[in-house]
Amino acid sequence: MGRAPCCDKANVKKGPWSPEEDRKLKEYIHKNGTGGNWIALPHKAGLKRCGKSCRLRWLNYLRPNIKHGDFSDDEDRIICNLFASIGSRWSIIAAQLPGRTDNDIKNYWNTKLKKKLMHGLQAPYYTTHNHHSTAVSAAAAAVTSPEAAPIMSLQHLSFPHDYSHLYSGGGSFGPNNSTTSLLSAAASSRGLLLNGEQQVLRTSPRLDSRGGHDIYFDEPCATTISSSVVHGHGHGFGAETIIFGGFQLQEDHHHKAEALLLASVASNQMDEEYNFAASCCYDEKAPPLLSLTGGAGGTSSSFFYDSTYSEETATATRAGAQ
DNA sequence: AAGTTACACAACCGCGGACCT
DNA sequence: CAGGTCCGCGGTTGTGTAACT
Repeated sequence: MGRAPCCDKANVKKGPWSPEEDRKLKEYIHKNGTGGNWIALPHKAGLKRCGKSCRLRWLNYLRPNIKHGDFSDDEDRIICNLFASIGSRWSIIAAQLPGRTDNDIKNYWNTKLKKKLMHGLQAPYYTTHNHHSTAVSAAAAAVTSPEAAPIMSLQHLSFPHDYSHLYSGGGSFGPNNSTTSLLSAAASSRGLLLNGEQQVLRTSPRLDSRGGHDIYFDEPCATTISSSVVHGHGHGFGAETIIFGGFQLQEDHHHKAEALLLASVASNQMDEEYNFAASCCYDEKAPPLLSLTGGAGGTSSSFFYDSTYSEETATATRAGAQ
């Protein structure tokens, strides 16, 4: 029944690896590979280590082409965007960053990047007036203070299980099963996928069964929280930084409020193909929550819009939190 | 110079799903 | 199918070291 025990816990060494242990592990794996069995590996390699420990040491440190330290701005951006989309799923994030390990990214996020973002959020991260809300950077929102989170209801969208009901509608997942492709598939199944080859202006299916907003796409344009402005349309963008798009409530001819999805695009990506995926998260009891994920040239950004947000509710929530 | 604190990162722990018998 | 282990993941802890007092 079952398999042999993992290892003799009393007889395994713990703690930092010595250069000699590193050498043994490297040599063994170079000669024989892992053999698909980490439990047996340490004994065969002459190491008094648990198989788990060997696996971790190999994957996080000894494996070829591992990069350590000095994350680039691009890497920062990718980590932020993915964290915003899928939360702390480090292995998936690491899959998008060649040479980086999940452990490395996790440590980097916990020790540096999170603080960096928090620092950047000292200025208000949302603006609003009566019929106009801007989106926030979801990565930044995900690390804001607990009292801020309920204001934007972003916690409902920060983790993948909240999207689970969207995955069932069809569409095809991308080859790496990334969250972006999951979202794209979800959005596609609802006829919401927008890319540079399609008509820019589309009317989406009605997302709020209770007669709420209709949502439609228009030319990427307008507001940002990073003080940059997107101009142009189709394939032509000009922007110096990541543009944080969002949603605008607008009045149409029938005086019905509609949400206009604004676009985002990464810097220096002019004339490159871009694509976005949008999705709506809602249930019977709550107003719709909307998200946008997209980008160009392999980058992506994620944005969220909480239709319940207003200056009044925000003020009330802040007051309640104090 | 010694002690303390903060920080970075390596390593461990525990859990859940996959897999084996 | 049940009961057990294995594997991979994310959260947490431990350790070394730089910065500060």
